Amino acid sequence: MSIGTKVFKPAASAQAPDMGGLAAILGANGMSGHAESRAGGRVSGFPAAGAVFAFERNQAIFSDGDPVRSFYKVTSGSVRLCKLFADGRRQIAGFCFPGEYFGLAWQGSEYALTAEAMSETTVVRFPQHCLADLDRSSAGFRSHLVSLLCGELSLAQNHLLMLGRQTVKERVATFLLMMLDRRGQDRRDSVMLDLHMGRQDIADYLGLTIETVCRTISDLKRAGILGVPGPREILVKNIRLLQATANGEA
Amino acid sequence: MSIGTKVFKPAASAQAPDMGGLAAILGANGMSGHAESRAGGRVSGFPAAGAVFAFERNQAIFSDGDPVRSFYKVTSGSVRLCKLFADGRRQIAGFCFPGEYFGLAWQGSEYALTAEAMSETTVVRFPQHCLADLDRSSAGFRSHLVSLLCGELSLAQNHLLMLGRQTVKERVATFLLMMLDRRGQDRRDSVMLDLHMGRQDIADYLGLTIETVCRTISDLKRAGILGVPGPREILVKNIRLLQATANGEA
DNA sequence: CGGTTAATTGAAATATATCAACCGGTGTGG
DNA sequence: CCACACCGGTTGATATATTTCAATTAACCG
Repeated sequence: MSIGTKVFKPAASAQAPDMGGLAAILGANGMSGHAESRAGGRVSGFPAAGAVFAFERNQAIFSDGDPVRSFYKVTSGSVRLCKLFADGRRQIAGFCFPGEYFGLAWQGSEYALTAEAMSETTVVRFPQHCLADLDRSSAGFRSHLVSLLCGELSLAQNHLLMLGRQTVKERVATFLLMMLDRRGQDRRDSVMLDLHMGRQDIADYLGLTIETVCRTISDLKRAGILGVPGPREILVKNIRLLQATANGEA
Repeated sequence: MSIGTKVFKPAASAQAPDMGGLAAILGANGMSGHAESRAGGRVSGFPAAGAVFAFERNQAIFSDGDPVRSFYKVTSGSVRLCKLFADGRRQIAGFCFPGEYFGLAWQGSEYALTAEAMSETTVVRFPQHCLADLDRSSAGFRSHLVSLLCGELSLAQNHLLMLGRQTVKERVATFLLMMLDRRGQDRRDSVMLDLHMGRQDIADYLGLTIETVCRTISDLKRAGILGVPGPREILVKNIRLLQATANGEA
């Protein structure tokens, strides 16, 4: 159903430490990520250093069941957070793009999700104790973290509704609009959207097959709603119709 | 696709205040509920009083979009947390049973989910400021809350996997096992499971139709895995096979 | 410019939804 | 106490959406 992830060695190359990246951990913009997950924006600064690591496309950053020792920030590239079945079935719970954090799965001692690079990706890794320290010391920190988690949860609930009750057209249109918003792009016509991911990733996020995603995008293209200049790019030609499609008015 | 919820007036009858119910808010057992949501177990006590309210079957306790003013504890009956489309489609994100809390959607100012009684239900309502107060004063409180939210999130992610990538049989079997665990019931044969909900609620949790749920339960019955003594009861006759079914080994 | 990978399209198979009838308990009124 | 109506659950037949399998085309890379 889905492509087995090639598991490369985490032969990531350590680089110069990244100072102050954590300053932004409390984005609290409620827009992004996943619990186990991402967080954009910036908030109360705090001192921290992390090592830079590089990952190749499809390389695992951490896996479901690994002990939690660190959390991460994407500096370039993109990351998917997913669950895998032994037989290869895969469900993507969310994506992380540059500036976003992931791996905040600290409640337990093990990650509950797998994080994989979707393209050549660099991340900054922070030791878990940074979070714990901050949690103890900063007054506003934890409440930011809480609202962040609430935001994640809300996103997950919308994703549930999508997988459980939306049609294929609604899902694909909703996905595209979501990606537009994520980039902070205007909801105008003729906006170019870089997906930064292949069809399989879209399919695994939407709970569909790659062929169904293709066909649906082609349908939208034929309807004049989209253009597809390249495999990972979408030109939004009629956002009004795209929104109508997302709302089942098509 | 799903039954429109009859919206009764919240003509709930206020009763004697419930003291100390909040003592248990930090169950932190990580087993239950939904962010917007439930929390069982018990932890650091703290003083709080709430009024008791009663709701009839299918009556809304709060709705998606309502301003957040309170959170709740189920004292009897059961509650579903769901998202609704204008056309009647419904996705249930989770259930709450006696002892569990819900409505902890405090990050925003509006509920992101609708809470409805699934049967005659009584709840204790606490003003939102109780949470805020606790959050400020209690050292361990917020961290409990955080781990609770992480647990909710993890549950939601498993639910995503279920809706996106599991077959119907896997979903139904997984659901039944989940309900067993929820009751703290042993995973033994010949355990009687009270569902406390109708087929439509199961269907809306699993992203299926009521007929498909029926047929699948009948299949499991025919396979000797279950007995169905009453519409809302399941007799688990062969838990081993039920687990195998949940894991796709059938 | 070949060779490899990803994307697209087509045709057939299949799972699930839809539509419709039937069943069984429960409660009410005669 | 029985008859009937009501509601939820079950089953059957058919329609349909989506997957699966297979082939083709397009993009990417050395």
